[in-house]
Amino acid sequence: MASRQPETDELLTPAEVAALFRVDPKTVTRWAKAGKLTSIRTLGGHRRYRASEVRQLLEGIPEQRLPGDAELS
Amino acid sequence: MASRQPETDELLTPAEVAALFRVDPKTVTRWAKAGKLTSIRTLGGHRRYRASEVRQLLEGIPEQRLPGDAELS
DNA sequence: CAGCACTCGGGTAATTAGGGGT
DNA sequence: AATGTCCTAATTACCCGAGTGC
Repeated sequence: MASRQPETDELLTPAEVAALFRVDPKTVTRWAKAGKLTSIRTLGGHRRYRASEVRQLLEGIPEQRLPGDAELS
Repeated sequence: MASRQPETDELLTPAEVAALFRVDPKTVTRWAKAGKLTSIRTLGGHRRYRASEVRQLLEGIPEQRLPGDAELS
């Protein structure tokens, strides 16, 4: 259902996403290159990220097992 | 023919296109000057952009695929 | 006719992309 | 494998004053 909303879709700049995750903009770029983040490119090649997607990732999904999350103990 | 041209030519203002791409209206102007966007000029010199073209450019990146965004064929 | 928001044009900082190396 | 930092080139964002659109 909520696959996409081309019309009403807020986009974030790399710097915005980087600030939200407390990482370098370069890292956000790598996430996009790795396909972990959906990236919309401007006609000049700059990336824009979907605010809805970033928001969901920021919400935090404790149930989700992330790579590197080895179960110790 | 990919000429989907309804009689009602939906034209967007620079501010509209800029909002969709999350860029500055000036940037949209540069795209038009660079020939990346089709621009129609008003008699006063202001630019108007085709909504159909902008929409296509916005989601015309068949490159990434979200896990849950599977086409239900 | 007058007024306000937007766009135009040019010029200058700030971001971003890309590769390479720690 | 993943992140942060260095570099250069390209793209984008904000500054101004003047004209257009409604």
